[in-house]
Amino acid sequence: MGVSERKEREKEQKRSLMLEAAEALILEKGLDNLNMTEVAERAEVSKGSLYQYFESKKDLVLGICDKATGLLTKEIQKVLTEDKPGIELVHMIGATFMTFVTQHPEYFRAMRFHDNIKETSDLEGSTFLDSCSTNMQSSFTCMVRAIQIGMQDGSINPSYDPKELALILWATSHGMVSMAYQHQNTQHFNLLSELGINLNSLFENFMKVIGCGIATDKQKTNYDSQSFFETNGKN
Amino acid sequence: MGVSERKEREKEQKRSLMLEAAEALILEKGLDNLNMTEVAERAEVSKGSLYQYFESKKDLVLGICDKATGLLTKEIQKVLTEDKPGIELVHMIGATFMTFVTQHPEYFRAMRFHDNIKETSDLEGSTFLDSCSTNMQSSFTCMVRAIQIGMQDGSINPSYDPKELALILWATSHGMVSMAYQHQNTQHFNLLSELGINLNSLFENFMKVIGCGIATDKQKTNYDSQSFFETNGKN
DNA sequence: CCATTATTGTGACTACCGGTCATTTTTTGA
DNA sequence: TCAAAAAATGACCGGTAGTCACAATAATGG
Repeated sequence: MGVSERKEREKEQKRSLMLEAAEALILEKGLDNLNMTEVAERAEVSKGSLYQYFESKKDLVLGICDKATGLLTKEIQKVLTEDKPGIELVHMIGATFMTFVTQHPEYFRAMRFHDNIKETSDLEGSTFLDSCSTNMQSSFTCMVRAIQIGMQDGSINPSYDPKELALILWATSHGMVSMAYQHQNTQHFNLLSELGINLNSLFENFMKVIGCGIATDKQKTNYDSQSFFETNGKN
Repeated sequence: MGVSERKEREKEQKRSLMLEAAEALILEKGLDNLNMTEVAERAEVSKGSLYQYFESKKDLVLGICDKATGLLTKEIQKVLTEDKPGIELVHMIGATFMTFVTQHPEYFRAMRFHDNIKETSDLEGSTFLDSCSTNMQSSFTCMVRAIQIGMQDGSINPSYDPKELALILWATSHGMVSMAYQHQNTQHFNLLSELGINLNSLFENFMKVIGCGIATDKQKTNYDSQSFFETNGKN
């Protein structure tokens, strides 16, 4: 009899509902103002019930982060299936990351929270922590792969260590994405608009700098990187 | 009569003492576990007294951030006084940022907190908020200046918009610094050590990629960027 | 030097939130 | 139909940010 299977499924559904409630609240009021009682209300369950599905508030946010990194990783992995020169793949991975964050700020918030947790906390076990790490690791591996492809097909300068380069691209992309996030979600983050710069142009120039820095000579002028924002008209 | 001046001075001193107490506690137990009662105890004042010097916990951390950004800005401004090619100055600014964060993790924590605040909060006035923004703005301006110098002296490719390029360098540096911070301050941030990469090499390669991306052709091979870590032997 | 007033310091107290648990309600299997 | 298991509930607890009535101290003026 499939009772336990059904229960498992239902449990997962409810968990998912709670996550959605939390996501909505984060979107509305910010991660800092997230309140477990409110999450419970929004999800139409009691507080106690909420705590049967998540060990703690941390765990809840980590649950969102798990979902987020899972989605992001899937999208990045999809990029790798394309038959393009490596340097193009690197560009696409960056653009994927960028689009993901601008479209799902609440997910990015959860991802930053995850970083925070690992820094401060005593790391009392959360099921989600490991899963998050695995997801991130996968994304990173994709970046390494893209670089290796690029070195093989002659579009990326092979004098770098692929993993080290991947780390640099990861970190710098993170910085760019983080700025884009602030631009969109922070009051009084005037920098971009003050300077009359738009995100699209900024990102493309970022890729140009990086591209120029990692390309082989023969490739150097070749990536005129079309706008990744052309489909979603953000400011 | 210099009574009010003396009082002002004393007040500033006490405020400074409280800030130091808070910094120490952040260093010991992390920003998330910072506790106003403890800060008061550590500073040997009562809670009420603490709240006469800082409107709120946020305000206190913003006070640290103000101090931090002030120090960082001063160091970056000092770089600009050196008589070096622009691209070298850019490198030095990056290195200054890096060193600052590795040596003062608690300050970096406060700076990230500042970013957070601006994102979520209702921005109930804190004296420090404006000052922080001004400091950051100054640092950013230094980066723009370094780039302009580089474009003038022919070490940086003048086809970029200086401000846009500064923004890119700012954001990417932030990403790199953030990774360095995590490497030093996060349990289970295994990435670097797992890959057998050290911070020094990573940063220099970052500067190499960037340098290669923004240099003029004649400059391209020229910056063999000596190690910025050579004075402080971190892992 | 004292009396009055202004300033600064104090810690008990409140409000709020994360997390718990004894109890109730629902589901399960016979 | 019923007893046992599982899930849901919300009153409750502990801890912490922030307040406030009062106490101590310092400045002022005669």
